[in-house]
Amino acid sequence: MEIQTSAQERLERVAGQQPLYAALAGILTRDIRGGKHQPASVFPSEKELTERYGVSRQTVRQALRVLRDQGLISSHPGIGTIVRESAPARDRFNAVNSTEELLQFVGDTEMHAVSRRNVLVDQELAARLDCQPGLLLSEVAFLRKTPGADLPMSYVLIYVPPRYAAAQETPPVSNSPIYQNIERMFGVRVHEIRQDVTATVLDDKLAQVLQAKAGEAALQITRFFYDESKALIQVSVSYYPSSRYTQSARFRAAPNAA
Amino acid sequence: MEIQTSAQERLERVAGQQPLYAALAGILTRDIRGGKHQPASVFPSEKELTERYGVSRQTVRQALRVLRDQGLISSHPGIGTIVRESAPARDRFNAVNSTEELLQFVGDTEMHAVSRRNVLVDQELAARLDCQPGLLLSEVAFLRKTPGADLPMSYVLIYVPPRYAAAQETPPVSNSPIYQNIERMFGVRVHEIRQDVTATVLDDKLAQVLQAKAGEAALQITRFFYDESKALIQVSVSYYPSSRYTQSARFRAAPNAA
DNA sequence: AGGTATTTGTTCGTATGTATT
DNA sequence: GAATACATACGAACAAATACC
Repeated sequence: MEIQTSAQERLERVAGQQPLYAALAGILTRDIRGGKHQPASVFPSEKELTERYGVSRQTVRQALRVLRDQGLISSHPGIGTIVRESAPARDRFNAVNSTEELLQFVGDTEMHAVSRRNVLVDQELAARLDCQPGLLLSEVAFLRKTPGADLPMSYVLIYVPPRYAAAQETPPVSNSPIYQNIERMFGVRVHEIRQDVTATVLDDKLAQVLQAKAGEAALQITRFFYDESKALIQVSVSYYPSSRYTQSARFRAAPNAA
Repeated sequence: MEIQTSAQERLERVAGQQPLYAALAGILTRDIRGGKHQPASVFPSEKELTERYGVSRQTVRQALRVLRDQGLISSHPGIGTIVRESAPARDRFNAVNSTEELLQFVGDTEMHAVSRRNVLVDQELAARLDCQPGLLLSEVAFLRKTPGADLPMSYVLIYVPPRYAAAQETPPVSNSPIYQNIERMFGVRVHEIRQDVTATVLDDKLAQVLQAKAGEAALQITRFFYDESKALIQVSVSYYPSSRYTQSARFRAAPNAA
């Protein structure tokens, strides 16, 4: 007994030049993040998705692979595809699986400029940035959003020495990382990145900017960019409300073990 | 003008039941790591691999995807497939604290056993551990301390399938990781680890165990240990009060930068 | 226990699009 | 423009794992 699911939803290719599977992945991602599917529940089967969206199974599988790589779902033969989210299924962003993604993944997000100013590093900031007080730095503030999302994923503060300040002159909305601007404009090359991850609680000011609740837990990720001679190129401090972001990484054992 | 490449190499499926693409990925990986292809050189094209090994292009592409995910190659339309690195350097940046460091660091700490019990996985826990509800798991709780320190660094919950439960029988104070016990006692081998990092706020119960203040921010780190066949070996959930721990990682540029 | 249906995994074939040389 | 190489997409089939009766 089959139910005729005549209603084939339209798969509109956003911005014209997106592959089919990417468009589908985007839709499914939004469905999950928008709470249309409960965590630990069974996702529509591949067959169902092929019929609903009128694409081949290959395309569906490639779209699901994107979600799987992002840790949004997990697949099990004979069972199906399981929504793999913890927490309230709201806006939850996912993360970084390789060092390349670490640097690249900003490409999928929009950086909305918030403010820009010069700051004199005081004691407190010096401790946070691991540099000397009295230094003059150029600071820009961004909100990072995934296109289409309501709430920002994170609030980012980027500090660079005054000589690189020109690299911070970005349009109101951009998606190319500042450090790449510096590399391109000044011919330097990022050689080492140090990343410190800690947890913090959002104060009133941060909560307001992020449209989150004060008192909510957040990841604070600080990244230091150095060139070959260990000179500091850039420091970024990001705040990710815990309900919107989980940093995910995979490590593989060396394949040599016999 | 075509060159007849008659010699079709044999694709022997190791251990009988390995998928074709996995066997091919293994061969190609060994070729690269064995130095058969120089870094920055062009890898054989998909068409060539298809003919040489007598498999379809799908299979070749799936094998190449494995290598690409590991950072061994990169693909560019119109150019070809480029060999990136042979040895440990994965791409432009390389995590200094790789698997070994990640796994080693527990060796410098003491694990104080707190409790041990069997848990029936409910909906909420199932989502957090990415397993099916109704499953029976063996849970142990530890406090991790640096020798001589007053306060514990973290509270750790470790879940293993019942068949590995024996590996959780540790002395009250130990410093060998559970997963190593499992490897030694059951002859399995950790092949991949997935690590999810998020922030949380300590509730009363956690704060009491950790001798911290309720409401303090904490890192919540969940690690999934898998063997070669992607079977789950162990899941650990750790809570680190933010005032006692910062996760720090370094990434270095690959020395090859062109 | 056994058999069938469902669901994901793998593999083949084929065609077309896009980027580079 | 033509040739090459990867990317995308469709269709089809069988295998393996699981669920249901």
